[in-house]
Amino acid sequence: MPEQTRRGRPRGYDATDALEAATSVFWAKGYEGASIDALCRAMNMPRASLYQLFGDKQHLFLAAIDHYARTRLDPLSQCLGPLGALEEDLESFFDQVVTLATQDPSTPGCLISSVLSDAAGTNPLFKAELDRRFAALERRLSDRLSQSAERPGAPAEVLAVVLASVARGLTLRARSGAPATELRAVGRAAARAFL
Amino acid sequence: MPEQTRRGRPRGYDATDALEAATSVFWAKGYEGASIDALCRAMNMPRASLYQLFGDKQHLFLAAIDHYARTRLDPLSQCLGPLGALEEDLESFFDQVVTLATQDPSTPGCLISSVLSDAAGTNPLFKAELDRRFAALERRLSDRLSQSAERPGAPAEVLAVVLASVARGLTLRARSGAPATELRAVGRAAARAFL
DNA sequence: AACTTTATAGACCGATCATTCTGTAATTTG
DNA sequence: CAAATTACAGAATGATCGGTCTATAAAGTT
Repeated sequence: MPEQTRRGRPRGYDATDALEAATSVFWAKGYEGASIDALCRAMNMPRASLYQLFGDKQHLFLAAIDHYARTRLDPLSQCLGPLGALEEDLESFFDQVVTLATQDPSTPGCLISSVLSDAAGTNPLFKAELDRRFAALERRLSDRLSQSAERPGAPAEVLAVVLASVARGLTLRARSGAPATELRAVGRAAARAFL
Repeated sequence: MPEQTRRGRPRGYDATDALEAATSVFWAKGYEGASIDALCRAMNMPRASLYQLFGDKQHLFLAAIDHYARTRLDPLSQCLGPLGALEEDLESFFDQVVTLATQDPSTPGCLISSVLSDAAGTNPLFKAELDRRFAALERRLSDRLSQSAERPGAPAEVLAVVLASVARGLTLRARSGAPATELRAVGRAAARAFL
């Protein structure tokens, strides 16, 4: 449907840009470190509209996590294809993980693995969300492993968690400032050593 | 030297217990989430003494990180021996990683991989500290790999980062609430898969 | 033009933040 | 005892926090 005619004063912000901006602020500053003021400024959105749209900071954060998953993780998941041999797909997957975690110096690492993981310490809602996001990637990896003829020693579900752990470890290392080229070599080595 | 005679009013707190308590608070609540009030209460230390001893919150956090490394990571590093075959040592290393990350439900995961990693987003001092701590583990793993007769495909320095990434990934998964038994199986699979 | 709807800017709220300061208690030294 | 030293409890500080509220502006509807 092509946008019903809207009454009232027109929005001064863009809803999609706003979520993208919020994602960046949380990604760079962490959940507690991102103040509502800073978020409003980056989102080009007045406080009242922010609360109207998202309810509170918690739910804005969850919306940002969802936006991040849709725009960053879904494409990454598609690298797993299957497009080529398992090893090739894993290499391109790790390669994209490194790209995601290093491409913007102001948002190093992974929003989920660093920021949500920290916030999960106190907030049960965030802890459950972290678990869901982690499980989703592992399910995807397990599926890909199962589709492959190659049969490593351990069950696919276990190996999937190994690979997911490597991916998350790479993003942590990126947050500490490790250069992309080094991390790419690590990703390649993991894909090869693993099979 | 056996403690010079001290003038002045005696301390009402214990210096070692205090750092241990601070570590727990940061570990559970994150850097921003840990208020000075909460820290003082847990450390059984008055504000004035805390500032006298550590200067400010930043440096208290760094002191807690150091305490954590000495009490948690050094013993973990010793699992790498060499005590047995490389695969056996790696298995016991991952096993201890999982134990560390799951043993206390109030402090899930790893202080460095979750809390320091989040805080590294804004604070350059913390980012450098994160890099140092990560590099130290990788150096230790690389040394252990070099001491082994087994020669995997990739260079020891690269493979060391793969293994360190797995370890960190395991602690992240623990923070999301994954049960220890599952993670132990993942650690065993990783030790076998990468050799 | 009058009414309804939506979004705006920005003041306001109480709570909490990290940090500093003040005055006092408890100890050793001389 | 007096002086020096160290640590204490807790008030005070100014800033900032997340969240709410009020008054107004800008649009469609009738």
